[in-house]
Amino acid sequence: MFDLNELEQFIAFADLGTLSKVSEQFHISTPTITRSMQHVEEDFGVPIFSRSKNKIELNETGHKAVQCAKAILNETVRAKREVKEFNEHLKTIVVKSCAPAPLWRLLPALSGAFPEMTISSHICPIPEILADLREKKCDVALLPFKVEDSSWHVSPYMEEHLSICIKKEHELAHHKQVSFSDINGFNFLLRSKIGFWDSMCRDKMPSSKFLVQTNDFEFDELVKNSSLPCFTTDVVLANGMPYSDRISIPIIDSEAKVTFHLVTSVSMINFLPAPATT
Amino acid sequence: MFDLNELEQFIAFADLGTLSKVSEQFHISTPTITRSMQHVEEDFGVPIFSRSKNKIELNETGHKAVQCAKAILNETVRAKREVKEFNEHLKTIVVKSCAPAPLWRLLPALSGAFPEMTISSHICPIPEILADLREKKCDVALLPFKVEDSSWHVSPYMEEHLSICIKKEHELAHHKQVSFSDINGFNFLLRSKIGFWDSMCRDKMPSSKFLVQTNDFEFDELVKNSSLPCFTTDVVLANGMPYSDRISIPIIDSEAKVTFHLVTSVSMINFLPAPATT
DNA sequence: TATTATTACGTTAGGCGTAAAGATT
DNA sequence: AATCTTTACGCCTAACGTAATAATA
Repeated sequence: MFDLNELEQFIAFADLGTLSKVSEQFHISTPTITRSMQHVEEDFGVPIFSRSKNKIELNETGHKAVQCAKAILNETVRAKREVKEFNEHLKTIVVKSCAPAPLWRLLPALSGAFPEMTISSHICPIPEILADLREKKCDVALLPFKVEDSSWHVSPYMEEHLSICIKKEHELAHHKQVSFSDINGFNFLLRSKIGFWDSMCRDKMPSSKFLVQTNDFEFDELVKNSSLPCFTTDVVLANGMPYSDRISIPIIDSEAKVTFHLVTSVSMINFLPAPATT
Repeated sequence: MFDLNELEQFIAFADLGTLSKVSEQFHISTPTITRSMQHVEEDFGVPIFSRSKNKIELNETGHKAVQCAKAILNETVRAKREVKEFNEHLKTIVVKSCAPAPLWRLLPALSGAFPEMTISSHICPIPEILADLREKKCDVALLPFKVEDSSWHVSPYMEEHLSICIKKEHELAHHKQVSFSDINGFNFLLRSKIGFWDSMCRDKMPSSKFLVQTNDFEFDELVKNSSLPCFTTDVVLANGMPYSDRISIPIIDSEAKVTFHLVTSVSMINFLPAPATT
């Protein structure tokens, strides 16, 4: 049976060319290396060295043996990593959401319910979330609609209602409510990383252009120092309107009011926070 | 670093369920198995067992670890086999021929020239021989034509001339020579394993049918006890006509007279028998 | 002479088994 | 009581290093 340490020495010998160099690299004596190479040769069961009196080198089979030794060691590190990653995965709850708002409620709740677990969350496109659910690559998903699949537990989690956020002097400021068709054509400032809201806006307002800001600070500065309209939601406004010279006007279309659904494997039902009471 | 013996015990434990059973299967004491499992767990670096006072079992990660341990051991046996086969291959000369006759001369010559080598020979279709030459899967090839490739040493080796072998009473018996068109339409007894001659006959005599005999003894009996024509060659007839009531008539077509060419890697030139002197 | 591989040999670390303890069914 | 895992402990193998040998460049 192979000794993995000896295989490492064997591979080092293939690199270094002499047993002496291997011995100093591994900080062990040359007789030990000599014995190791004898063991490796014995383990392979065929001659892999050509020896003269004070010279030892790989024969043709030996070079093949080096490749194979590397393959064995690679397999061991791969196996070790796979087990380690599996173990880590057991200790993490993977959350995938279509939008940021429900995460603001869910992540603290999960952390509280599973203090020993790592919570990993990611905002990503809806098709990716559905694929990850099927492939069991995520434990909890947040989607803007119901999922019909008996292998999953689906429950409404919270609502979010989209509004426009405009200057008090804006021509639309007198409206009590607007529809996507009213605002289609206006150009908007838009945060990045707002999940599915992004594609929804582009879909419902094909004539508008969106100035996407990656950086939150820069977005804030632009909102404060321009008259460009932007979006907000009731969830955000629960903490008050952050821009004193702006008002929010809700969008009346049904698509602007979504109910996020929590999708989990059945086994997690009992551990999840209670759904929102409306 | 993993100990492969311990990994085997680990896999056995996954099968058997208790350390005691592993200990008796491996004929070692239970404390040793206990220590082995501790080593394996330490080597993987993550918990793979769930232990109670007198019960030890795999946890979820442990089951993954078993798969990985199997993968490691599989890799070791694969590697060992690959090196062994490589070593065997070094000690064998692989000969591929398009027909049996040149092998009758070549194989004894090779055995004499390389007494320490194993000679492996096979009659196979010409395209397969060419492919094996390119992929270096054979060391010596016998083909019925020249090969134009500077990476190979090609030399004419011997000739073979096809004849028909018919009863003295046969309607063709008075011919001094025949052509394929003369004999096209007659049905022939045919040995199997005559290499490319088989496809050549079918090609040149599309109206004929061939009664292929796998067994040499049965072929002989059929030739003796029927009036069906068959084939023979000058190489065979060098030892005399084996069937007293038959005669041989050479086929005049150029395709019936082939020159076998010996194709070898350049490095073997010096070791090969001298080409036939014509 | 310096470098290299290998053998001889004494020492010691570590692996194994026996015995026993502790726990469960 | 029987079975199972683990600890304690002593023995002994086998792996290591030092020293020496032999051969080469």
